[in-house]
Amino acid sequence: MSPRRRLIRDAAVVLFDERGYHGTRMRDIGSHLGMRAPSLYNHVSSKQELLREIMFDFTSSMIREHELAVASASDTVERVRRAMEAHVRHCARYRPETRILTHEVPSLEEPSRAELLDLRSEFSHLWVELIDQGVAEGEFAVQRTKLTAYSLIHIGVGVALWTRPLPLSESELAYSLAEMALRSVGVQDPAAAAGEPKSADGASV
Amino acid sequence: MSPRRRLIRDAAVVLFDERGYHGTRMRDIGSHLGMRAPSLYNHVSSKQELLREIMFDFTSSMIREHELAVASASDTVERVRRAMEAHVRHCARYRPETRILTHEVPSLEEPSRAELLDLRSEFSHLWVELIDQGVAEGEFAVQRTKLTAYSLIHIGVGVALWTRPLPLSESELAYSLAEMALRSVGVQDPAAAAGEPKSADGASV
DNA sequence: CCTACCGATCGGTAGG
DNA sequence: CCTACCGATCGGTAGG
Repeated sequence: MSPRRRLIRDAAVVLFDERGYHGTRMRDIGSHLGMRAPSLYNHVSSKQELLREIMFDFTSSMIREHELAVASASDTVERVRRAMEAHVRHCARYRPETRILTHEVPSLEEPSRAELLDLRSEFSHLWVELIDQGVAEGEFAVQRTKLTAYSLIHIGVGVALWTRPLPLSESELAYSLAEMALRSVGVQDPAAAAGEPKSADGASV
Repeated sequence: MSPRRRLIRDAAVVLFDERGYHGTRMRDIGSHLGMRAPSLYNHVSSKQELLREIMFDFTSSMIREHELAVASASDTVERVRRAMEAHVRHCARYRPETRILTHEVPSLEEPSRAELLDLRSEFSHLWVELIDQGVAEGEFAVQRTKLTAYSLIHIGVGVALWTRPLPLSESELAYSLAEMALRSVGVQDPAAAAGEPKSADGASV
């Protein structure tokens, strides 16, 4: 992606978030960069394309980060902790993108909308599998895994939706909410369990 | 409100949810009722007014239901349980309105948008107070009450945001998520605690 | 509640 | 990257 194109996209992210997709005119994006609207078309093919790119890139990286987090641990409790931390960090760091993804799905035209929803449900599915595994292993006391997984996801998205961001760092949000997530699936003392391997071999130190 | 007006509003709720505010034309609302767009203006003054009314009415009733739920119990654990049940029921029952409230804030024009956000933060504030009280009483093990309150609210909103509703009744959602909420604030066995008064007088039966 | 229609907005193109 | 401009859409009004 050319540097120019990158700047246009960044301006679109800010403006789509602040004014909504339909409330943002190509003129606004242009004037943010000291250009006229028609000049933008040397770099992007349409306003829809900008929205599409922003939403797909964000959702893809969300999945990628989730997979990295899960792969970084073998214990399921620890996997959930890290997945939740990664999710919260991602939503906090990419606050405008998270808000666009939440607010502007109706503005995305078909067939892209259906494709995006498919991609998003891939992400949900990964979460459901993770919770299912913890239940199968007897680590979690959860009756409805799907309901639980979706709720955890929304806790993460929530951090980007408050009108004013809380005065907490990305890390504080991540640690607090991962702990909350573990408690909500029935892990009794998530703080104490942090980092402890729980193999049959208790004499690991 | 005249019956006609009520029908127009109901059609707007469905269409704003399905196609988004800007994706819905006055023509669409009209044809949903077998009328032409200009005839709608005998009943409503503008498309914005419809959106405004839908969003304010929904938020107001959310606050009202919360206050009723809290007033229905004196024990804080029980209050949180009932408040969460009420919130989840409300979001599940008024699914399209919940989705509109979540997606279309950018479509609401000033000064209404600022007023709506104020009303919505009144609701959040009630939740924060409730959690604060539980912490003060030593019932909840929560470090950041604001973060926790906001997260519980988003769990409730979440039930309306899944692409396809889960095959669970309003009551099943309410009971499961209220239990999840209590666990997440550190109540150890929320199911067992249900309905049990916890006065100093243990011989209540 | 209708038909006819206005006025403004705005994404995008032409042509340089 | 610009100016000039088109074409379509659509909320809302006039007048009956």
